[in-house]
Amino acid sequence: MNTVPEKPVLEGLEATWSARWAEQGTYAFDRSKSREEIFSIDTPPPTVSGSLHVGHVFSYTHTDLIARYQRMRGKEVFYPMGWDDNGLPTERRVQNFFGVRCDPSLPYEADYTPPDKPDAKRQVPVSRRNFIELCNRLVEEDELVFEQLWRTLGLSVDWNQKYTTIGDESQVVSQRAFLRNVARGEAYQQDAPTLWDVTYQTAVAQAELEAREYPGAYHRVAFHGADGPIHIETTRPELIGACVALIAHPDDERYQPLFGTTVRSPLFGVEVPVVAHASAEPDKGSGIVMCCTFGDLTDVIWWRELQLPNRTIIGRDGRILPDAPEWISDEAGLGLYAEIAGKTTFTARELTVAALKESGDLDGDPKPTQRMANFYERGDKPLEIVSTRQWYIANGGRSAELRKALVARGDEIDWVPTYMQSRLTNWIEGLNGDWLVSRQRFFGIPFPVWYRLDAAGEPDYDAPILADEASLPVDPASQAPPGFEDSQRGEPGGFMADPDVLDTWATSSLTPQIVCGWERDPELFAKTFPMDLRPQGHDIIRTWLFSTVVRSHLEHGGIPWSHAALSGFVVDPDRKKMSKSKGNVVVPDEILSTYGADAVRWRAAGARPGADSPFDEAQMKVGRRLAMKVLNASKFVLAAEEAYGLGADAAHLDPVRVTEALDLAMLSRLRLVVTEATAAFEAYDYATALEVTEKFFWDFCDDYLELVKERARRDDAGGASAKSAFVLALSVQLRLLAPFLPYVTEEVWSWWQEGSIHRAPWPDNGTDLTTSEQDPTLLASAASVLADIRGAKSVAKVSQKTPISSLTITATKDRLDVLRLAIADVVAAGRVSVDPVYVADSSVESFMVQATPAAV
RNA sequence: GGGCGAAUAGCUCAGUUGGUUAGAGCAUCCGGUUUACACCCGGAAGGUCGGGGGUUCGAGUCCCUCUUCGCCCA
Repeated sequence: MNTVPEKPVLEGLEATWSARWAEQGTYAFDRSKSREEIFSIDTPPPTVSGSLHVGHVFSYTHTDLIARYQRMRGKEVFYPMGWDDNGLPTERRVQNFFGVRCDPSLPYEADYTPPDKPDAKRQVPVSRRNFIELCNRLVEEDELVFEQLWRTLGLSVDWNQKYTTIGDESQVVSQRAFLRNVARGEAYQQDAPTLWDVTYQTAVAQAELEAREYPGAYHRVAFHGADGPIHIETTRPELIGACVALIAHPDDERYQPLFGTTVRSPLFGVEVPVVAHASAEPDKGSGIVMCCTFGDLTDVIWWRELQLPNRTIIGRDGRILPDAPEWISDEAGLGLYAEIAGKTTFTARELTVAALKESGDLDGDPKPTQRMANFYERGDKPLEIVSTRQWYIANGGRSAELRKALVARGDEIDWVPTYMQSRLTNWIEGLNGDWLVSRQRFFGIPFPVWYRLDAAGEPDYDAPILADEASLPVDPASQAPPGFEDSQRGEPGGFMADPDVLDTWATSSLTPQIVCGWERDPELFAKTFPMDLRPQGHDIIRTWLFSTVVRSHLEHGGIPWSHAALSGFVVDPDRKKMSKSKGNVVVPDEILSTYGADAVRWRAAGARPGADSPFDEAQMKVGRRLAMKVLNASKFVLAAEEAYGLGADAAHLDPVRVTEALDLAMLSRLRLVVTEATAAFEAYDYATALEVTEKFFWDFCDDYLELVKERARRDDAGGASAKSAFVLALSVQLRLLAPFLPYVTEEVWSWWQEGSIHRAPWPDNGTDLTTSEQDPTLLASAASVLADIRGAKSVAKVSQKTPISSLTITATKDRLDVLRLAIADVVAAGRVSVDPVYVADSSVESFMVQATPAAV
């Protein structure tokens, strides 16, 4: 006990204490506690294939602040950490890192070693299983780096509760939840127009869309009617061969005579009907448009609502299909089709435009335009729409009733900040299709599904063979379905695996079920689910938050967590979101080693929930200064016997010894701080909790300690009062600061207390501060008079040591009466060598002080 | 075009239910080195609270409108 270092430093605290916490299991979850005693957190699993930037550091700190507060409040905190290693980001990283690509047609090589000198441009094809092994290898390395960073930052997660989104448990949960969705009719497969990324060759869900400006040109093209040409305007003339109708607004008088008739398409000579639909815009272009299968999402709506035929000419590789479709019979049309077959849409467009010019069907020159096109958020070519068979999960996109139910679930959740709820409501109400969950990728969780092959070797999609829940996790690509031998794979009369993997969100949406042990550990599940808190970024409300609500609603008929806390972004000084592609990312390692984890956490805590916060390195210094101040002030308060007669003597913690008015007033004010900080934390407002605590702490150091310094040296009742007030106040303040500055507070705690401060109880006025009440403004009054005395010396440009030879204090009588209770401390701290003169004046605000420094 | 949010000191932000002279930190300038701390302390300067209109005895705060910025969605 009482081992206060001579010169305390911040360096090395992270290494020392994070190791100690791991060793002692400081944050280990005790599952013997009851549901009421447990606070469970649904941590976002960061994408390990990316890199962490300060934005992550900030938002994970926000969660940790709440976790530490709840723990000190006596809750047993269930705080797992996951890694999102599943999905396309990992595939891309593996391709670049090892210089390989997945070719599912290749056989597995047992002792495969990737190229020595990876060349991302010339990727070596490897089997699917080899590819997945490489994925697993790389994510393991990445995950260690991430864990180290989180440990340094001081996240109080229980590292025994670790999960990965590609791990077995995640596979079991994802597959089981999917099978149950199928059983209840919530998951189904459908052959339907699907948004398709031609680069990645995969289907893309609505939530993954990103609308971007894309250059194009309007082409004014003539269709041939009985009474002359009908001009339409299109940005995609290469789709003329896929045209199924011309569409105009029902009230458009120009085209009303044509409704019900047919016109002939240019170049291909296909007869297409002219039909009316209310969503055609009369004042856009010529007011009549061609509907193709499929140029954009509007085409899909028209195709569906007007029951038009499907005339697809674009394949999944984004190229024109090789064989001429049966609806083209015109000789010249077949000739042109032969020319564009197999070409990219870009080339096909050029060829088509040339042909239109030649035939005279192009009116004028194409007019350049910027149009909004849908992109896969990770892709760089506009999405095509192709007809494919995909799995879907109901999410309300096709059911107003389900939408209503999901919006109502949003109401059951407490949102921090509250206005974020409208983002969820908005998203749900704007849904226009169910959730597409199949992806044509490799590193993901496979569908636990096979299909029978008929005598001709054709799959029977209508009667999928589903895996038994007991057999999960299952990899249909390497395991045969029940009742089949693996030799029957791909054989007529045999079976084939569903080749797809589940959307990464189809796993992430189940993080509560994964961590809480759904069906695996019913006791744990009962104690942790529904969870207490989902912390996450506001940018993924439509994806992660929404899909988690969907799964929980479908599976459990309830909400997945009672609170959702949304963190803002850290933006660069120009208020732009940090992103790798913009090159404005700030890497956390350097910041952490330069300023220390406590300083970085302090800065993170200053960003209020939901609010974006610009990154400013200068702010870190302030946090570091606070951490340093905690060390020094604590050292002073706990100083060695010989210096101040203080020590870590437990007797000093006895509130009865506090008798002096100023000490009582300081503690009274501290009681207000405890009340405010606690209320703020209860409302998840860590920023306010820090603000009030920090403000008090600086006043405590700069005013209170300065005022009492002299008296504390004395060996009488006044000295004892000060010493006891010191340690009482320090104990409470360290605990108030512990969530923010876990390292420095733990360090100081270890000088004079047993056990970890992070398992110490949150301050409570009823048990920690039982001293009698004193007007809490006394501290501020005494401080303000002292400040005026110092100011007088500062103005006179004399040393603060200079005695004051004349002091007159003017204030209302009431204020003077209060001030007099602590005047001895003021006089001592201000080096006043005379008795102060008091002037009662009811018209004076606050205090008017006239102080004259003695002539030097 | 729709939804949500933001606009207060050079910068980052507080500012409860309208109520004296709008606050803090950083940066700047001036002064101080008293044995916890120079990774320190004190002081000063710095604002027509985005513009306009309205309600009110009184508006940074409430209402209307406009402008600019951010995020999400069309």
